[in-house]
Amino acid sequence: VDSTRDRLVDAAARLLDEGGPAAVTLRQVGTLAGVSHNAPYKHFADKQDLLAAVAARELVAQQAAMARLSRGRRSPAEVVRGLMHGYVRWGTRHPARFKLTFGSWTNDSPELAQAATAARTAFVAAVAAAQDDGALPPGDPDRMTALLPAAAHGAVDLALAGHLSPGGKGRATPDDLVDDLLDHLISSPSRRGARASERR
Amino acid sequence: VDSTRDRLVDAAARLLDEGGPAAVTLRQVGTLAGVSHNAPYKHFADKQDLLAAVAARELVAQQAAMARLSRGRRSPAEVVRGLMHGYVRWGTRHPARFKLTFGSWTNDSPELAQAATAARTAFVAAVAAAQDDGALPPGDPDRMTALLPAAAHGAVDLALAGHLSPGGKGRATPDDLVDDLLDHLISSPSRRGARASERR
DNA sequence: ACCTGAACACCGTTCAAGT
DNA sequence: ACCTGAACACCGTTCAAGT
Repeated sequence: VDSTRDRLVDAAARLLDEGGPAAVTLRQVGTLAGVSHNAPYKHFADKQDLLAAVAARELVAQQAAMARLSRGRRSPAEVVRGLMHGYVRWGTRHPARFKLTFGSWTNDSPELAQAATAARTAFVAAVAAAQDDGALPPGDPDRMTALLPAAAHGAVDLALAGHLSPGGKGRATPDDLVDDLLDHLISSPSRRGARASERR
Repeated sequence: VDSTRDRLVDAAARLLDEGGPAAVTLRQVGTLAGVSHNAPYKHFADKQDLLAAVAARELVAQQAAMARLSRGRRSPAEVVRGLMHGYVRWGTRHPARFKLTFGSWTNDSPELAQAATAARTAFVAAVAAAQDDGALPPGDPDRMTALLPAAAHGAVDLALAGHLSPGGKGRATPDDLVDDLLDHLISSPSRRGARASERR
């Protein structure tokens, strides 16, 4: 219905992908959307408000991808591992969107908060199922659901900054670290070794 | 010897702490350092070059703190835990410096690379010692030395962005996640429970 | 070698005005 | 209700010039 607004968000996302946050100038956004350089102010209070809309859209898309991935997998442990690798893949492929979406928002739009909660719910459910299955150690699922994404997030963020394996010798990728962590957490010895075949 | 350069870095660090990267304007930096608004260009090629100097200084200070902490502790496991909590404490208290230091550098100054390698060396040694001690599971120490900081980094970064415990219910702090991870990794049952007394 | 004042291009944001 | 052109304050960067 609000086509102009969508085109503005599209343009902002494209500029973000191409040149990072600094490249998202309202003048370029306006030009790409076919309006003047200050038309965005009729749809968004701020430049930050526009970026928050981009983040919210990305978060909704990611939640949909997670829900899609949660179906069609076999064991809960495979679902959790797939979600982790999906997060890594998304962050690695779209660094600018990744940093924006999970960076600090001074903006507290309800649209954003709702998308974040929805995306989180799918992950909590997968973790709880894996715990019930005995594939993950027991304990507060909220705690485990904080630890696992934190590790994946940190691995991606450090890798993007070039801080993961400095000498270029170890060459530990974020995917490697995710597998290492899950291997350490998955207690059942019979589960080990099935790692490679589960990856995508 | 180069007093003006030091004063410029000081000013940039102060502005960074107070208002984030956007508040670090060369005009303000110059004014705080007592020079004109374009004097920084005689000491740094770029604004990014100035920020890289701030990051390098922070990295050197953090490495010194790590070395200090590595002495005076008893067991290798306690050293590793202390280093992890030190990282969390530093990132939580100085968010802007944390994001700058471990963010992406387009700048590849040797000063920065050297500081990063030195800071990393202390951590690798502590992890290897803990593995020899049986307090951490065996394996490539470079791999473990990538996983542990990645988890700590991700926990801090998500917490700073408000993404760790959304409902405000779970209230998992980065320190909690670090303890959870180490508790899961430390295999020896006799080690569990000594956690609280080791913290700081 | 280090610093300065003036200037340029650019950006976020505002405002009066148009339809 | 949505859009535009002009304008303001600000910033990174450059340059000619000073000591």
